[in-house]
Amino acid sequence: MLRAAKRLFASKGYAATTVRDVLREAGVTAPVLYYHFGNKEGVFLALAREAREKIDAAVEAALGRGATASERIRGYCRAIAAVRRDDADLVRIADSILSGPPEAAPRFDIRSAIAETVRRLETLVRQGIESGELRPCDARSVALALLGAVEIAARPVWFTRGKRSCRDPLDRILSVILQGLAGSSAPRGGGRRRP
Amino acid sequence: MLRAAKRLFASKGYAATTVRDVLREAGVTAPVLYYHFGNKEGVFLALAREAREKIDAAVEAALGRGATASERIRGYCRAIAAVRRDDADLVRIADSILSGPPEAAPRFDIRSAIAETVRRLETLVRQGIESGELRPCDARSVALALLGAVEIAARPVWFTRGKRSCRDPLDRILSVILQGLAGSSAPRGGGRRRP
DNA sequence: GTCTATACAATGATAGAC
DNA sequence: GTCTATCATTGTATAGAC
Repeated sequence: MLRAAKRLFASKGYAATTVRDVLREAGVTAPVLYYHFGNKEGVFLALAREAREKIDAAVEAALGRGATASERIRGYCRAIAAVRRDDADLVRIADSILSGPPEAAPRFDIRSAIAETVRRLETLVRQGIESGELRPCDARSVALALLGAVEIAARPVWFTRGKRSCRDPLDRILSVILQGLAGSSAPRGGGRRRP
Repeated sequence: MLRAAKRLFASKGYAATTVRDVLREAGVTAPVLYYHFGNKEGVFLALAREAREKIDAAVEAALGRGATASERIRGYCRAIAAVRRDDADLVRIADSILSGPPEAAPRFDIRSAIAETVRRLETLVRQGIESGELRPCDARSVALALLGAVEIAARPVWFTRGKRSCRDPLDRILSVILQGLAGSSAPRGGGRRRP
């Protein structure tokens, strides 16, 4: 039942999805839904909670892996991107809360989850600076730039140019940002860095 | 009448906004709306078209100003950000088409407008590389990173930490990206560059 | 072009039996 | 816990007079 609601909310949005849609897709009757979730909003909130937990878990698991700061940052960003890819429906629902119209869906605090993500990215950057791997810079702005990279890479829209992408677009965007932050001793060529 | 619809679509989303809402907010009666726009979708499309034209115009006007490539890029990004700030409702509607659920709103091709923006950013970066101001790099990925910066900076969410932001968040994120791309002769300190 | 009045389908939600 | 049947409301859209 939740699976049906997830698919529908993701593809049509909360407001445009009717309770009847969910019922038909799930093959249950109205009282079942209302008994378990109270109302339409209850179904949505259950889903939003699930989304938040799933993302938190996936991202938590990706923390602290990788030798260098750059690799840890890359790994973290990849983890976020992977969640977006693997559970696109759930993420779409999360997005509709975050960037969608304020009243399009019931209120749910997903912003704090993202704020936490930014804070962690910031920490990773700061550690890179302290270890000398990255040059001194505004860690918070770097974190936001990285988040922007993930955000943009998550949209399949830009990458339908036909063509082959020899590398993952996210990786390439991250390279752009991270190369610019490399410490003074790092190579500065335009291509991919090979340690 | 369009103003009323704009505000409502922006705050509640397309699906959640009823024709009655629009009528009440605009102080007109139903036949007026149906006479001029055919139906609810017609109102939305009129609004979407207006958004696209407005953004195109504002962004076009910002092209080719500024002495250095970095400044031209900054100016361009600022222009996009300015549109987002000054006509937040319209942009929110555009966003709901772009990143929102596929069927949440009537289809309207706004992606080509953004693709055009990316292409222009790419060109600016490429020119910077050719003039030697920027070091060789993957221009398209840089353009996407810049777009991500604008995207992130447009969300007032992250910047409610109380505190004063001594500089515009967008500017700071752009600095992070652009400093990393500076040619070999550029200064590499962490703070703001002062030419 | 705009009004009053309304048709008529779809909506979220519930009552009461089992 | 789940069913059938249904309610009250709200939804989009229109007819026909002015």
